[in-house]
Amino acid sequence: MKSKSVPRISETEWELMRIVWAKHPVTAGEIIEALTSTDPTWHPKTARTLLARLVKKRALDYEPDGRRYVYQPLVTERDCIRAASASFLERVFGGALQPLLAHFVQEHAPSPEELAELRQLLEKSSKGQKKERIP
Amino acid sequence: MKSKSVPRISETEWELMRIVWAKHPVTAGEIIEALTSTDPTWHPKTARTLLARLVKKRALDYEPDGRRYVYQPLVTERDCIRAASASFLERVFGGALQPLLAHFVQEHAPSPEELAELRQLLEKSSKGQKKERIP
DNA sequence: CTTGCTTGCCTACAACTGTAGGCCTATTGG
DNA sequence: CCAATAGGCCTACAGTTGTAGGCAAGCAAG
Repeated sequence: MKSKSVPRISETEWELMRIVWAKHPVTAGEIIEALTSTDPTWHPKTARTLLARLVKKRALDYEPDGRRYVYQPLVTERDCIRAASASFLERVFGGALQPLLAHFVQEHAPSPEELAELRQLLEKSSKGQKKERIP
Repeated sequence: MKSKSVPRISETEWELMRIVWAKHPVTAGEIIEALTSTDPTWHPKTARTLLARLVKKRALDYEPDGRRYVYQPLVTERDCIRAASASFLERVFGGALQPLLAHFVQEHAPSPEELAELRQLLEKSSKGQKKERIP
């Protein structure tokens, strides 16, 4: 296992990280392209600043490819999701899983297909109770 | 309905809010007492500063009771949970409910009792699909 | 009454965030 | 070859957050 402690990723920085995780290796230009295409209010300068900050925090790394940088994540999406989720669970639901799940199920009523998937998930969870290993 | 827009509650502020929601009407002293009893590293001054900020943000209100203040929430826990959850879902899971639920179920394997409860929840969700009212 | 503790009020201050702007250089289209 | 451009580097600046400290006034104990 070994969930190394991930740097704190701010709200806006998550947007960049998700793009990098999805497309790395990826250049700043591509990241900016991805951002502005879904939300035209993104300013390229802002994105570059955030990229630099993520590098400084050691969430991203880059290597020059000619005159541009190619970015790579230094932390896994999984680890970051884990950290953010644990913090959220604790902060908002005082660490209680059940109310959290209840909230999300009630608030964003899943479609029948999703419900089916969820049932399967619960089944699996019932089984693997003791020995599940997530490498 | 009418989920009025709640002020942004920071990570640390959530700790105070949860106490106020649980015990209001409550004095600063009681809040501080609750905080320090579960986490002795809390400094009273810090807590008071945060209380003042929450008042300024209009998350809390107070009325003097003799020479001390009695605090009341101005926003409901429900509304704040809703806002925080929506933001979290969007930020960390890109708005996709399924992965979020999968993550929490896998990460914090629910007990058999909890699993049973969850199944019931899914049942209810299957039914009330169209006309659910949450008063 | 005087002193000290409790509670409030105002102030501080550095780090982190969101949001850019200016400058410099290497590339590339004319 | 020269100018426009893209991309990187450094700087800025206000608002939020975490974490307190100092001062003042009432209430309580001696």
